[in-house]
Amino acid sequence: MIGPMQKAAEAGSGPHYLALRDRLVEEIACGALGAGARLPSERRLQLGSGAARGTVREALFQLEAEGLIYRRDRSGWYVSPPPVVYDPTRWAGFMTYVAEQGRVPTTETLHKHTVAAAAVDAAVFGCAVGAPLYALARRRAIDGRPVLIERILVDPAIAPGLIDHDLDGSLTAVLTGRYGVRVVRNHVEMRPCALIKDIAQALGVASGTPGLLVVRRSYDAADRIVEYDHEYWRHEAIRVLVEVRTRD
Amino acid sequence: MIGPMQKAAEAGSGPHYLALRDRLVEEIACGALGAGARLPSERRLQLGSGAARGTVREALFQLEAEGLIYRRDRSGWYVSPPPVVYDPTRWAGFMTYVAEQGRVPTTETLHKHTVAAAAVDAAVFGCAVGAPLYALARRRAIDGRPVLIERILVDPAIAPGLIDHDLDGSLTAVLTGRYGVRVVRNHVEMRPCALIKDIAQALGVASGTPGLLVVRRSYDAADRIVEYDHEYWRHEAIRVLVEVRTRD
DNA sequence: GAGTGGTCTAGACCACCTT
DNA sequence: AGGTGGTCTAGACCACTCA
Repeated sequence: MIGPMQKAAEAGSGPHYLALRDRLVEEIACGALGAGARLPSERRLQLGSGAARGTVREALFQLEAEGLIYRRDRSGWYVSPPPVVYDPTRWAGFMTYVAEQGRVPTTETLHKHTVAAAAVDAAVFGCAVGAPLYALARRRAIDGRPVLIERILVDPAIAPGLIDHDLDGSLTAVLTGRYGVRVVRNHVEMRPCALIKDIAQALGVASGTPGLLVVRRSYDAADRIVEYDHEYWRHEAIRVLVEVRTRD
Repeated sequence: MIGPMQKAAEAGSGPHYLALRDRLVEEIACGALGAGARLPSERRLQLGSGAARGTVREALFQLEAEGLIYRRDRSGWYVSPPPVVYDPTRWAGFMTYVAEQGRVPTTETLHKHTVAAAAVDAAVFGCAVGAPLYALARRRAIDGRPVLIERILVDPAIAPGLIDHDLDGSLTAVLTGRYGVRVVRNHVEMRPCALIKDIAQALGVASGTPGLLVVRRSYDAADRIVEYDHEYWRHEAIRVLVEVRTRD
């Protein structure tokens, strides 16, 4: 056939990009491409499939959405390592539960300073707009791969001088050990999202990469908010698990 | 300029598709495009932006990933209604918590029959491979819009004759009311995914649409599994919320 | 039947990573 | 410097929805 090809659903096998997807899934499943392995370049995948580059990329986006592969910006596509399991009902910090699963967690403080409470934050903290809050941004990695960016707000009244400490480890440990803070209630909210601009850049991923946003609010016995935390995860790096006994 | 354009980051404002995204976000935020409203067609959006259709689609995919818009296959793009809040720690069925939030839930049974337990399912149920299980597939909608497909497996020993009942309402109610089943423990797992083939088709969305998979296992006092449930949600239709008291 | 999104081609230049 | 992904153009045909 001459000119632009017809495409779509020939031989009843569905779109080309799904066929390529299936081929790659199989190669991942059978171990030809192990966890962490780098995929052939997009242009090389074209050769093997006769497809246009856009079509190849569609297959890759599909696999990315499914969490099977991820990309490092302008570097290449890689097979995703297994996800870590996160249980919001357990009050264990990142460093703890990641290590428990045989992985190596690291934390890096991107910046920490005092900010003026925005309207939204003031509502959460029950303070005046413009009141001082500690703001902390951290990047956390598993086995050396950055998996989340978090932005934490803390009321200085609860932990004066907090940001003068080393916060590259467990914030929970510092709050408990140095300030005697006891968290009795957690409010956790999750939703799929897209990682855009700053977040994507900090994680070294392309803007628009699928993610999972976890918002956590921790309260002490006096019902004061201890920690207001936004975690932006690479969506394929985490699996949320909740175990509950029914009250009745 | 002649021939293929240069694109990317002119005027320091980032890619074209993000500029278009921002424009649409604003129109949604300011109310020019209300919840449920239909967006202009892709070809019409081209005119207003001078972009190629592929670029317009990139902007739309971005908004879809962020949950702001959704599509009806081959019909058009629409502004997403607000999500419902789902709390896995509460043992309330879909029909209940959706109604509580002022929305109209509906359920439709796609098929129900007896199947032979696959290896994976047998492991969960602690039964032999090939043992009979009730399999149930339902489509659930909010305000008339299908938001999830669920596949439920139930052990016939726990609820003999279950699939002869009308299951277009609350399965929980039937299990409790007719069979005296009491669920004391829930195991819930969630992860972002892509909705593919059958699921996508049943929801009337394009294959590859972002989704959220919720897997729930309910156990009774004897620790027998009562219900093994896979829910495939449109990702923008749900927000997960967990409220926990810390044990210490 | 007109219009919509879904899929696909075949090029191009760019910013950035890697070596 | 060479290669990778990121962005973009300008077409095309198809399957489907909707009026």
